[in-house]
Amino acid sequence: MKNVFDVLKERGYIAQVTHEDDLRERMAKDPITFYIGFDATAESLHLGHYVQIMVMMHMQNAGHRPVVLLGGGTTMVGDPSGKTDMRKMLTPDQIQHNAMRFKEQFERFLDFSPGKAILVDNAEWLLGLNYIEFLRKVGRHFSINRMLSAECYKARLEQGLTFLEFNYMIMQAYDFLELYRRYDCQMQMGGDDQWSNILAGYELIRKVENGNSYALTFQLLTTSEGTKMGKTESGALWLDPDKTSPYEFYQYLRNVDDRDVEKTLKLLTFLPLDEIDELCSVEGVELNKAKERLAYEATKIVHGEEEANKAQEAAKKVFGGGLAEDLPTTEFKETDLTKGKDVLSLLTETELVPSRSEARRLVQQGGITINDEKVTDINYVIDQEAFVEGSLLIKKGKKTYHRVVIK
RNA sequence: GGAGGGGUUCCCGAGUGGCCAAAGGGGGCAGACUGUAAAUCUGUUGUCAACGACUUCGAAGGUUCGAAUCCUUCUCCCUCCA
Repeated sequence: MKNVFDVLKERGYIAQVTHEDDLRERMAKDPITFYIGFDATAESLHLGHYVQIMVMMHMQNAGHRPVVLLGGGTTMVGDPSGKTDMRKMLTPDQIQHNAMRFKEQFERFLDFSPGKAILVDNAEWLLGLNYIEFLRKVGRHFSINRMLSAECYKARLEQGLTFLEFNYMIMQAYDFLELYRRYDCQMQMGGDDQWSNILAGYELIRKVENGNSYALTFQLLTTSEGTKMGKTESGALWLDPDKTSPYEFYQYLRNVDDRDVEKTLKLLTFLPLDEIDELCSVEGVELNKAKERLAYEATKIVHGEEEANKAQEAAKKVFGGGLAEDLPTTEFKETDLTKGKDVLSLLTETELVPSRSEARRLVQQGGITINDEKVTDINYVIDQEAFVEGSLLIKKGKKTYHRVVIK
């Protein structure tokens, strides 16, 4: 079997590693316990987390043991890396709630049966720390001078960094130490923006336990434009189907930039490299096949085969000119329509647009099509007759479809 | 604690009494082109009962016919000093 380290490398996951050759050998020899931390800053995991989950799946499949560390404690502090401002402080309740949701999501991707993977929350050891004791035992190993030179604090030294956030690195380092002690966890992985935080833990383990460990970071999932991939109008591309529907998820990946297809296929799917090569060896229109495959495979991993099939069929029908079954749908009561309904209300009530002004602009600019007819009159009124077999199809722009049915 | 500088719309950033719902850029949305891509061009980007009205320039008060702009207090951030 191929060394999973090589797999990760070939697929382009790896950004930085502490001692590459050493780690590579170590991974070939015995199962290793490793961890990735996830701060519970939102209700759901998103596309960026998905890359990390992919790595954990690769690792687990190769027999290694992932530790998913929920940041119930670290989220109380807030990671300043890559932020220009301090984040809003979340309440302990919110954090707990988010952590629970994360937990549910992880269970879909990893096998948490005994010995296979572990899920812990660092609130367990961080919340009860005694300040003075902690400073004496752990704090003395950190050099402020050193910390200030860390990349993750650079931006914040211009904009302002609170002592609260400054401690984040120490918390994360302590996590690694704790997991090293508890579970013999010898490696920490994370996004490349976490490099300095991870190294802090690596050094702490060496200083306190005289122990050896490894650090490995992943390429951040960026678009060819250099921005973070996974941003949508409504925020992030969530893995929770209630926040981002499987169809939206599918569509997002279906529409990636040509230049990002290959990279994304490697990172977000399990397709073998030779197959990816083949899919991407074409140019122009042909590349659409690769995009379809990308969207399908990733949706399948995240939402399951059934949802992936549905999303794919819906997309094919819609873009093939037909009608799809599985579109976002709003139900109206018959009585809602007795007096008819103007377009603007229709658009806001289906939540296709956030305000009537926005709706007005859209209509005036020719961005709205109802049942294949472009609507440009803002006073246009729909009544029951507009419904074909109790159903109405609204198209916003080129790609957004919404169905309205009478209940 | 002292001195100075700053907080403008989704973001960056102009604006220092009326011509300001606020330049410019980015981003977003829509149109043309296209391959559900990119690039390019065009329009648009606070809200509403819409040639008008209402709300917005850190917060609250005040001056004024009129305030993003002036005054007072508060608050947050930055720089230097302690």
